[in-house]
Amino acid sequence: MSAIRLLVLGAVRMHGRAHGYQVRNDLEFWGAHEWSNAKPGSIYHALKQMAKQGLLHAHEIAPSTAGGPPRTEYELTEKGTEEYLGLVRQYLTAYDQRPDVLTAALGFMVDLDREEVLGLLEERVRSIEDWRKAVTEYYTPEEGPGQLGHIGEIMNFWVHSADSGAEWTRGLIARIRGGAYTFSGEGDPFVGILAEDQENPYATGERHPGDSR
Amino acid sequence: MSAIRLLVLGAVRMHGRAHGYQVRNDLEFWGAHEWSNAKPGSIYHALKQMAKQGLLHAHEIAPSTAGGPPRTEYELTEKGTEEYLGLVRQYLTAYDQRPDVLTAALGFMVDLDREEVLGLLEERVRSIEDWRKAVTEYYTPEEGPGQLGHIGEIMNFWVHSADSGAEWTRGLIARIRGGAYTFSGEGDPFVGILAEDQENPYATGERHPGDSR
DNA sequence: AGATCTGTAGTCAAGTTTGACTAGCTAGGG
DNA sequence: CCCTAGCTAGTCAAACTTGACTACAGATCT
Repeated sequence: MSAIRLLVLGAVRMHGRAHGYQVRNDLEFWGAHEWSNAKPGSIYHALKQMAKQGLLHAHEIAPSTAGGPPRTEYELTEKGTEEYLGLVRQYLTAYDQRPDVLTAALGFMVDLDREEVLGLLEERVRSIEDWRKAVTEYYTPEEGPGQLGHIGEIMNFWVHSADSGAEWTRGLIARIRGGAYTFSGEGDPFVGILAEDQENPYATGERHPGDSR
Repeated sequence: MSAIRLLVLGAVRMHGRAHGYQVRNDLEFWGAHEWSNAKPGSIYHALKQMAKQGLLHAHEIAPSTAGGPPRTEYELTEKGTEEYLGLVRQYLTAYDQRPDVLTAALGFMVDLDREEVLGLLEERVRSIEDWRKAVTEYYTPEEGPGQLGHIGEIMNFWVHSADSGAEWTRGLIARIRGGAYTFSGEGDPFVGILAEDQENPYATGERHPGDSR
């Protein structure tokens, strides 16, 4: 799976109610277009699909306040909220080797509570270790290693990635255990969406409107 | 882009001429179903698509020697060979953050020559450093860091991944510079495909025929 | 001898992703 | 007053991916 569904659910949920263009702007604000497949087509598709599956409720809205075609506002259903939390849990835990998946989950981890997150991350470390073991076993022929030639570099690369990922996860666990950040039920949450008329303070000068320029 | 086209081109090229099922078996032998999207549908799709685009030449072949529907054998065209080498170069160089892409390129790097590979990998290190810089700049607000809350962990994760990837690449450069492996024009190449009637020595006990069980 | 299992080879519908394109409105220049 | 650039909001076709399914032949079981 990709990160897009979680990103979209998370963005809509922060607003309570949002239309596609708002979601698109949040994801850009988060830099998600740089590290995930957050492109207009994918975003609008995810919204429609999840509405069809009952994760989002779609409100048809009049011609829009400022230009453009009529827009639709979405809102999480109860099922959508469950799905959202489930995805956060799953993406924190599973070693997916696609970094966008973990990244999205990191952004939303504070919607769970501290102890649960710690548990999930420890589980993550275990699945990374399992993966590492599977890789070394698969690429170690009975005739002993060294028969592999440059193919051994593939194993080397995966092992290195796994070790690096595990190490990073352990660091995160330590920071969270040390009291960093504000998790669910611990007071004022961190807010990471753009208000109705706020400018993206991280504007890069890249523009998307009109696209092809 | 995904790694599938390169994997398929590489497999066909090693055989000289191959049908879909052979490619499918090679990719399984390589473990590619574990770290990339090498599934039957994707493989057959890639073959057909690349045939349509003139990268592969399709020979229609009689009802097959042992069971199953009539099969088609493919062979790289000149354009296909160019594309193949181009993809190897591109995937060695670009920091794509999708590990399957680099993995595929590692498997085929020995089709280039040593000096070229060293150049490409050095370029790779540079692009990782560029990415790292872009990430830190994007996630550092003017009000100073610390305003980021748990979002800072996203930056932390990306920076850690970039550093780890760069370090690994430097290690590879050193090994190659030190004379490891046999590159293009240096004598007997390493062979990594299954002969017509050879069993997969890495058999995992997982089976795919008949699929759904 | 018939039934079932296994292996070979591949198809197909449904869902996703991509990149380019559309269309309404407004602000500002000439 | 018209024109165009830019913003808001989204659509669409083509390509790609996924997971389940099909069809045939030989081997094995009963």
